[in-house]
Amino acid sequence: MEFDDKVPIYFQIEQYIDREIIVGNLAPGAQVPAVRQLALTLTVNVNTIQRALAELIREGILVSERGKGNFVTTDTQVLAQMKKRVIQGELAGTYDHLASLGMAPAEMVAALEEYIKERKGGESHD
Amino acid sequence: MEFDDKVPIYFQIEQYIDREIIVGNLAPGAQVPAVRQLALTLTVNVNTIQRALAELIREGILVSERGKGNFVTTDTQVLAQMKKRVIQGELAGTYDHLASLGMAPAEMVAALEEYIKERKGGESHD
DNA sequence: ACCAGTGTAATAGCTAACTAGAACACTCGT
DNA sequence: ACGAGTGTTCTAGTTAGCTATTACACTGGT
Repeated sequence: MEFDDKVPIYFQIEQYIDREIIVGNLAPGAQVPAVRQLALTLTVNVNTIQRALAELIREGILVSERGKGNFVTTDTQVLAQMKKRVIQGELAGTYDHLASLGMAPAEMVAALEEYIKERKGGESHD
Repeated sequence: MEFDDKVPIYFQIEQYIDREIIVGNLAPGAQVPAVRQLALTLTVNVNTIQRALAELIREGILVSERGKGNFVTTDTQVLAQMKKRVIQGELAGTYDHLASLGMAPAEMVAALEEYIKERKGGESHD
Protein backbone atom coordinates (compact mmCIF):
# COMPACT_ATOMS: atom_id res chain seq x y z
CA MET A 1 0.00 0.00 0.00
CA GLU A 2 1.11 3.53 -0.71
CA PHE A 3 1.29 6.10 2.03
CA ASP A 4 1.48 9.85 2.14
CA ASP A 5 4.74 10.51 3.94
CA LYS A 6 3.31 13.74 5.32
CA VAL A 7 1.04 11.92 7.74
CA PRO A 8 1.78 9.01 10.10
CA ILE A 9 1.29 5.55 8.62
CA TYR A 10 -0.64 4.32 11.64
CA PHE A 11 -3.14 7.11 11.08
CA GLN A 12 -3.54 6.30 7.40
CA ILE A 13 -4.17 2.69 8.32
CA GLU A 14 -6.91 3.79 10.70
CA GLN A 15 -8.54 5.68 7.87
CA TYR A 16 -8.05 2.76 5.51
CA ILE A 17 -9.90 0.41 7.83
CA ASP A 18 -12.60 2.99 8.45
CA ARG A 19 -13.15 3.09 4.70
CA GLU A 20 -13.14 -0.68 4.33
CA ILE A 21 -15.91 -0.77 6.91
CA ILE A 22 -17.91 2.05 5.38
CA VAL A 23 -17.71 0.58 1.90
CA GLY A 24 -18.77 -2.79 3.24
CA ASN A 25 -15.63 -4.81 2.56
CA LEU A 26 -15.60 -5.34 6.30
CA ALA A 27 -19.12 -6.00 7.54
CA PRO A 28 -20.30 -5.59 11.14
CA GLY A 29 -19.09 -8.59 13.13
CA ALA A 30 -16.60 -9.61 10.46
CA GLN A 31 -13.10 -10.61 11.39
CA VAL A 32 -10.34 -8.21 10.45
CA PRO A 33 -7.34 -9.87 8.80
CA ALA A 34 -4.73 -11.03 11.31
CA VAL A 35 -2.22 -8.40 12.38
CA ARG A 36 0.65 -10.32 10.83
CA GLN A 37 -1.31 -10.67 7.62
CA LEU A 38 -2.14 -6.97 7.55
CA ALA A 39 1.52 -6.20 8.19
CA LEU A 40 2.41 -8.22 5.09
CA THR A 41 -0.38 -6.81 2.93
CA LEU A 42 0.32 -3.21 3.82
CA THR A 43 4.09 -3.81 4.02
CA VAL A 44 4.51 -2.23 7.41
CA ASN A 45 5.60 -3.56 10.77
CA VAL A 46 3.24 -5.41 13.11
CA ASN A 47 3.74 -2.73 15.73
CA THR A 48 2.47 -0.09 13.35
CA ILE A 49 -0.62 -2.17 12.61
CA GLN A 50 -1.10 -2.66 16.30
CA ARG A 51 -0.93 1.04 16.96
CA ALA A 52 -3.61 1.72 14.37
CA LEU A 53 -5.87 -1.05 15.64
CA ALA A 54 -5.42 0.01 19.25
CA GLU A 55 -6.96 3.34 18.44
CA LEU A 56 -9.88 1.78 16.57
CA ILE A 57 -10.44 -0.56 19.48
CA ARG A 58 -10.37 2.35 21.90
CA GLU A 59 -13.04 4.02 19.78
CA GLY A 60 -15.19 0.90 19.82
CA ILE A 61 -15.03 0.44 16.06
CA LEU A 62 -13.19 -2.82 16.49
CA VAL A 63 -13.39 -5.40 19.24
CA SER A 64 -10.33 -7.41 20.16
CA GLU A 65 -10.59 -11.02 21.30
CA ARG A 66 -7.27 -12.38 22.39
CA GLY A 67 -6.35 -15.61 20.71
CA LYS A 68 -9.19 -15.26 18.22
CA GLY A 69 -8.76 -12.04 16.31
CA ASN A 70 -10.04 -8.52 15.84
CA PHE A 71 -13.62 -8.00 14.78
CA VAL A 72 -15.73 -5.16 13.49
CA THR A 73 -18.24 -4.15 16.15
CA THR A 74 -21.83 -5.19 15.64
CA ASP A 75 -22.97 -1.93 17.18
CA THR A 76 -24.34 -0.29 14.06
CA GLN A 77 -24.88 2.91 15.99
CA VAL A 78 -21.14 3.27 16.51
CA LEU A 79 -20.47 2.46 12.87
CA ALA A 80 -23.02 4.99 11.65
CA GLN A 81 -21.44 7.64 13.85
CA MET A 82 -18.03 6.77 12.51
CA LYS A 83 -19.22 7.10 8.94
CA LYS A 84 -20.77 10.46 9.63
CA ARG A 85 -17.66 11.63 11.42
CA VAL A 86 -15.42 10.61 8.53
CA ILE A 87 -17.53 12.32 5.90
CA GLN A 88 -18.12 15.44 7.96
CA GLY A 89 -14.42 15.62 8.70
CA GLU A 90 -13.65 15.49 5.03
CA LEU A 91 -16.13 18.21 4.16
CA ALA A 92 -15.13 20.35 7.12
CA GLY A 93 -11.48 20.26 6.12
CA THR A 94 -12.26 21.29 2.59
CA TYR A 95 -14.66 23.96 3.71
CA ASP A 96 -12.19 25.52 6.13
CA HIS A 97 -9.33 25.46 3.69
CA LEU A 98 -11.32 26.97 0.86
CA ALA A 99 -12.86 29.52 3.20
CA SER A 100 -9.38 30.58 4.27
CA LEU A 101 -8.68 31.22 0.60
CA GLY A 102 -11.49 33.74 0.62
CA MET A 103 -13.95 31.49 -1.14
CA ALA A 104 -17.66 31.78 -0.42
CA PRO A 105 -19.77 28.64 0.15
CA ALA A 106 -21.52 28.99 -3.21
CA GLU A 107 -18.16 29.25 -4.94
CA MET A 108 -17.01 26.07 -3.28
CA VAL A 109 -19.90 24.13 -4.70
CA ALA A 110 -19.27 25.65 -8.10
CA ALA A 111 -15.57 24.81 -7.89
CA LEU A 112 -16.32 21.23 -6.97
CA GLU A 113 -18.76 20.86 -9.86
CA GLU A 114 -16.21 22.38 -12.18
CA TYR A 115 -13.53 20.03 -10.91
CA ILE A 116 -15.76 17.01 -11.43
CA LYS A 117 -16.54 18.15 -14.94
CA GLU A 118 -12.88 18.60 -15.82
CA ARG A 119 -12.02 15.29 -14.26
CA LYS A 120 -14.62 13.46 -16.29
CA GLY A 121 -13.29 15.02 -19.45
CA GLY A 122 -9.69 13.98 -19.10
CA GLU A 123 -9.47 10.83 -17.04
CA SER A 124 -8.89 8.36 -19.87
CA HIS A 125 -5.13 8.68 -19.64
CA ASP A 126 -3.06 7.99 -16.51
CA MET B 1 -0.33 29.58 15.53
CA GLU B 2 -1.98 26.22 15.88
CA PHE B 3 -0.71 23.23 13.98
CA ASP B 4 -2.08 19.83 13.12
CA ASP B 5 0.42 17.48 14.72
CA LYS B 6 -0.35 14.90 12.05
CA VAL B 7 1.55 16.84 9.40
CA PRO B 8 4.99 18.51 9.58
CA ILE B 9 4.98 22.11 10.76
CA TYR B 10 7.21 23.28 7.94
CA PHE B 11 4.65 22.00 5.46
CA GLN B 12 1.79 23.76 7.22
CA ILE B 13 3.80 26.96 7.15
CA GLU B 14 4.23 26.59 3.41
CA GLN B 15 0.49 26.29 3.04
CA TYR B 16 -0.06 29.21 5.38
CA ILE B 17 2.11 31.50 3.27
CA ASP B 18 0.51 30.21 0.09
CA ARG B 19 -2.84 31.27 1.52
CA GLU B 20 -1.58 34.65 2.65
CA ILE B 21 -0.49 35.27 -0.91
CA ILE B 22 -3.70 33.99 -2.49
CA VAL B 23 -5.87 36.05 -0.18
CA GLY B 24 -3.78 39.11 -0.88
CA ASN B 25 -2.30 39.74 2.54
CA LEU B 26 1.01 39.29 0.78
CA ALA B 27 0.91 41.04 -2.58
CA PRO B 28 3.26 40.29 -5.49
CA GLY B 29 6.60 41.93 -4.76
CA ALA B 30 5.79 42.45 -1.09
CA GLN B 31 8.32 41.63 1.56
CA VAL B 32 7.63 38.62 3.70
CA PRO B 33 8.13 39.22 7.44
CA ALA B 34 11.68 38.51 8.59
CA VAL B 35 12.44 34.90 9.44
CA ARG B 36 13.07 35.75 13.08
CA GLN B 37 9.81 37.67 13.19
CA LEU B 38 7.91 34.79 11.62
CA ALA B 39 9.51 32.45 14.12
CA LEU B 40 8.11 34.58 16.93
CA THR B 41 4.69 35.05 15.36
CA LEU B 42 4.22 31.36 14.59
CA THR B 43 6.05 30.28 17.74
CA VAL B 44 8.39 27.90 15.99
CA ASN B 45 12.12 27.79 15.51
CA VAL B 46 13.91 29.84 12.86
CA ASN B 47 15.16 26.65 11.22
CA THR B 48 11.63 25.44 10.72
CA ILE B 49 10.70 28.73 9.08
CA GLN B 50 13.77 28.47 6.94
CA ARG B 51 12.87 25.00 5.80
CA ALA B 52 9.41 26.14 4.76
CA LEU B 53 10.72 29.21 2.95
CA ALA B 54 13.43 27.23 1.19
CA GLU B 55 10.77 25.13 -0.49
CA LEU B 56 8.74 28.18 -1.53
CA ILE B 57 11.90 29.77 -2.90
CA ARG B 58 12.71 26.60 -4.81
CA GLU B 59 9.24 26.76 -6.34
CA GLY B 60 9.73 30.38 -7.34
CA ILE B 61 6.87 31.63 -5.18
CA LEU B 62 9.29 33.62 -3.06
CA VAL B 63 12.54 35.30 -4.00
CA SER B 64 15.30 35.56 -1.45
CA GLU B 65 17.62 38.56 -1.35
CA ARG B 66 20.37 38.09 1.14
CA GLY B 67 20.67 40.96 3.56
CA LYS B 68 17.36 42.44 2.42
CA GLY B 69 14.64 39.93 2.96
CA ASN B 70 12.31 37.46 1.27
CA PHE B 71 9.85 38.75 -1.26
CA VAL B 72 6.79 37.45 -3.05
CA THR B 73 7.60 36.96 -6.71
CA THR B 74 6.21 39.50 -9.17
CA ASP B 75 5.69 36.73 -11.70
CA THR B 76 1.92 36.63 -11.62
CA GLN B 77 1.98 33.58 -13.85
CA VAL B 78 3.71 31.57 -11.13
CA LEU B 79 1.30 32.89 -8.52
CA ALA B 80 -1.73 32.03 -10.63
CA GLN B 81 -0.41 28.52 -11.12
CA MET B 82 0.17 28.18 -7.41
CA LYS B 83 -3.37 29.26 -6.63
CA LYS B 84 -4.80 26.80 -9.10
CA ARG B 85 -2.60 24.03 -7.74
CA VAL B 86 -3.69 24.71 -4.16
CA ILE B 87 -7.39 24.74 -4.99
CA GLN B 88 -7.21 21.74 -7.29
CA GLY B 89 -5.23 19.86 -4.68
CA GLU B 90 -7.90 20.55 -2.13
CA LEU B 91 -10.69 19.40 -4.39
CA ALA B 92 -8.76 16.40 -5.62
CA GLY B 93 -8.12 15.20 -2.08
CA THR B 94 -11.75 15.50 -1.16
CA TYR B 95 -12.88 13.87 -4.37
CA ASP B 96 -10.58 10.89 -3.95
CA HIS B 97 -11.45 10.36 -0.33
CA LEU B 98 -15.17 10.55 -0.89
CA ALA B 99 -14.91 8.37 -3.98
CA SER B 100 -13.10 5.73 -1.91
CA LEU B 101 -16.13 5.80 0.39
CA GLY B 102 -18.24 4.74 -2.56
CA MET B 103 -19.72 8.17 -3.13
CA ALA B 104 -20.68 9.26 -6.64
CA PRO B 105 -19.74 12.76 -7.88
CA ALA B 106 -23.32 14.00 -7.70
CA GLU B 107 -23.56 12.80 -4.11
CA MET B 108 -20.42 14.71 -3.23
CA VAL B 109 -21.91 17.96 -4.41
CA ALA B 110 -25.09 17.20 -2.53
CA ALA B 111 -23.13 16.33 0.62
CA LEU B 112 -21.18 19.58 0.41
CA GLU B 113 -24.36 21.60 -0.04
CA GLU B 114 -25.91 19.79 2.88
CA TYR B 115 -22.85 20.43 5.01
CA ILE B 116 -22.90 24.12 4.17
CA LYS B 117 -26.56 24.32 5.06
CA GLU B 118 -26.04 22.61 8.42
CA ARG B 119 -23.05 24.77 9.13
CA LYS B 120 -24.95 27.97 8.46
CA GLY B 121 -27.67 26.85 10.82
CA GLY B 122 -25.52 26.20 13.83
CA GLU B 123 -22.47 28.40 13.69
CA SER B 124 -23.58 31.05 16.15
CA HIS B 125 -21.88 29.28 19.03
CA ASP B 126 -18.15 28.46 19.14
C1' DA C 1 -0.94 -32.18 25.82
C1' DC C 2 0.26 -30.20 21.86
C1' DC C 3 0.36 -27.06 18.00
C1' DA C 4 -1.07 -23.59 14.87
C1' DG C 5 -3.13 -19.28 14.75
C1' DT C 6 -4.21 -15.38 17.00
C1' DG C 7 -3.42 -10.83 19.91
C1' DT C 8 0.01 -8.34 23.13
C1' DA C 9 4.19 -6.50 24.88
C1' DA C 10 9.03 -5.23 25.20
C1' DT C 11 13.58 -4.09 23.61
C1' DA C 12 16.83 -1.87 20.56
C1' DG C 13 18.03 0.96 16.71
C1' DC C 14 17.08 4.25 12.76
C1' DT C 15 15.46 8.51 10.72
C1' DA C 16 12.79 12.77 10.14
C1' DA C 17 11.08 16.74 12.36
C1' DC C 18 11.80 20.11 15.53
C1' DT C 19 14.29 22.95 18.93
C1' DA C 20 18.11 25.79 20.83
C1' DG C 21 21.89 28.43 20.16
C1' DA C 22 25.63 30.27 17.81
C1' DA C 23 28.14 31.87 14.04
C1' DC C 24 28.53 33.70 9.48
C1' DA C 25 27.35 36.76 5.18
C1' DC C 26 25.21 40.50 3.11
C1' DT C 27 22.67 45.34 2.70
C1' DC C 28 21.60 49.69 3.98
C1' DG C 29 21.69 53.96 6.55
C1' DT C 30 24.50 56.78 9.31
C1' DA D 1 33.72 52.13 9.39
C1' DC D 2 30.12 50.82 12.00
C1' DG D 3 25.76 48.78 13.51
C1' DA D 4 21.11 47.21 12.88
C1' DG D 5 18.49 44.29 10.22
C1' DT D 6 18.31 40.73 7.17
C1' DG D 7 19.11 35.75 5.21
C1' DT D 8 22.15 31.39 5.75
C1' DT D 9 24.51 27.65 7.82
C1' DC D 10 26.01 24.55 11.33
C1' DT D 11 26.14 21.69 15.49
C1' DA D 12 23.94 19.29 19.17
C1' DG D 13 20.15 17.32 21.35
C1' DT D 14 15.05 15.72 21.88
C1' DT D 15 11.07 13.39 20.38
C1' DA D 16 7.83 10.77 17.45
C1' DG D 17 7.25 7.34 14.11
C1' DC D 18 8.74 3.18 12.19
C1' DT D 19 11.31 -1.18 11.85
C1' DA D 20 13.18 -5.63 13.40
C1' DT D 21 13.09 -9.15 16.50
C1' DT D 22 11.79 -11.72 20.26
C1' DA D 23 9.01 -13.28 23.74
C1' DC D 24 4.64 -13.92 25.97
C1' DA D 25 -0.61 -15.04 26.42
C1' DC D 26 -4.77 -16.93 24.86
C1' DT D 27 -8.07 -19.98 21.76
C1' DG D 28 -9.44 -23.86 19.28
C1' DG D 29 -8.71 -28.16 17.00
C1' DT D 30 -6.41 -32.62 17.09
